[in-house]
Amino acid sequence: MTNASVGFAALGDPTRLQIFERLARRPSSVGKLSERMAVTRPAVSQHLKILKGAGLVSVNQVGTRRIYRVEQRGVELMRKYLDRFWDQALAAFKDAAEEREI
Amino acid sequence: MTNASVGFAALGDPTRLQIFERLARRPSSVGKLSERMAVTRPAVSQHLKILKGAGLVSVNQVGTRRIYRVEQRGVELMRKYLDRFWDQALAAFKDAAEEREI
DNA sequence: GCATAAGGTAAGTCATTACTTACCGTAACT
DNA sequence: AGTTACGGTAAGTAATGACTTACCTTATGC
Repeated sequence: MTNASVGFAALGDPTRLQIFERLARRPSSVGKLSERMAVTRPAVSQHLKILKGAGLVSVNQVGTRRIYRVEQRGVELMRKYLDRFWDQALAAFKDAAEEREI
Repeated sequence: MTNASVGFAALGDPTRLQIFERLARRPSSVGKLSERMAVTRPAVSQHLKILKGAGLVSVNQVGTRRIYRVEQRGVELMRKYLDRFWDQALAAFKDAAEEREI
């Protein structure tokens, strides 16, 4: 993930999150993915491009098919990013009594 | 968080993520927040509304000022949600040899 | 009461983006 | 070589969203 907000934006779209959830269950080809989806195959392809750009999925080609799968590293980075928020918020909460510079 | 993608969408905007990062460092009023920001105060106010709708921040009023702070519970829910992805992706990876229904 | 400070909301605008259809490239199979 | 399967990309459109200025409400100060 270049920028953290890229990852969040990628999962921020409902259609894209749905794709991501299905890939988390099992890796899949583009065609198989778009079968049970409300949008067309090209739309799925465009969403996959964005997820890939965010480092959240990866592809490997087998024959004419591209098998997409969840990229563990991307998920881990987002988790770590939220952990930072968690820690900072806890620290800020401990200083709450001060409330200076508000 | 009603829907998971709402949380991701909330942090998906760079301006909103910047606001969230500053609130993680310390709770702040709207006016103080918008001082060092590139956008106007009403824009910040609108972003805060979205962050609040996503359950990521909360407000308490003191005088005429509204003090916004990070809502720990929201961050925790997003972490938990990513954990689920993590587990599922691991499980799916273990089944990788099968590759059926692709 | 009147003035000031703080911030939410309305309305409008411009940019982004999610989607469609049409098209093109590539890999396997006969 | 021709055909079929698979999927990425281009181009255009309609909807969404981030931003602005203007306005209104509420709370504290005199």
